[in-house]
Amino acid sequence: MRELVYGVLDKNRKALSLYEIEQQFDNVDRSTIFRTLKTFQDNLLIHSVDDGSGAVKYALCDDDCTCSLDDLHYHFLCTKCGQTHCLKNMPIPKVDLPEGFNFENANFVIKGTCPNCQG
Amino acid sequence: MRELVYGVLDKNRKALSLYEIEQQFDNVDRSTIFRTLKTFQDNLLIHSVDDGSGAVKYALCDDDCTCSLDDLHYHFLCTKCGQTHCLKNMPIPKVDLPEGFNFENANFVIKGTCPNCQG
DNA sequence: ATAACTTTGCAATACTGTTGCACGTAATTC
DNA sequence: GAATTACGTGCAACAGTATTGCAAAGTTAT
Repeated sequence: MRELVYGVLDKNRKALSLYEIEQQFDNVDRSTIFRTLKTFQDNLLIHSVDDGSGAVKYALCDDDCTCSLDDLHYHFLCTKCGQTHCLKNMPIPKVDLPEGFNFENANFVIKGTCPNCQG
Repeated sequence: MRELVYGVLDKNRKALSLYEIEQQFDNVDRSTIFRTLKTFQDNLLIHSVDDGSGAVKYALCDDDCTCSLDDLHYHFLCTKCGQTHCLKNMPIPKVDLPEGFNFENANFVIKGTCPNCQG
């Protein structure tokens, strides 16, 4: 099961929701996939993004991903097709927080239309 | 009711969830507050933030807030106390998206510890 | 083969958000 | 002033996602 779920994430190359992953199987229970994803997260294989679509989405980490600390790249949610893309080659800039605030993690989501949905 | 809800938001000076607002009243129904907040949003009095905590939070807009288009300031979610602060004096930087991506909106949430929870 | 452990599926539950409906109050019309 | 309309509220129900308890099925070790 883990191999299958990993395969789906690897094949799609974008962030998928629990429901979307479930759709790619015929007879696998939500909870099974949920626990599989949780295992992956615990072992830092994937990171999760809350893109504000109402469902958390999951995507594979790169080898050098530091998402245990933070998931420091932008994500892009297309408002037309609902797909979430990882903009991995766009590191987020350093943020100068006001005095007293301590940076741990960040979740930067940009919304708009993706290349597939232009025109 | 609207005055009361507005008062709560004004008094707290941070983003509150529907549930948190409900807690500040004795016998007011969730749906009433929900609809009040919706009215506020329609009239651009408040903006909403999804900080990934599982609950959308609401905060008053400034007079010059352009949150009809986007809510372009950082938000800070404290991982200890769970409070969400608006970092209104920190506008988000312009982002150079890859070819084909079209910017409409952004939601930048930083997580960490807030001044109240240091040490 | 038996025991211990893991994985899976089903069902139920939690939590947030949302809507339908009925009641009551306030404003408007005649 | 009575009838009508509009509006706000509370209750209850429902939707969607996330999560957990439990038992059956499968796997591994002894």
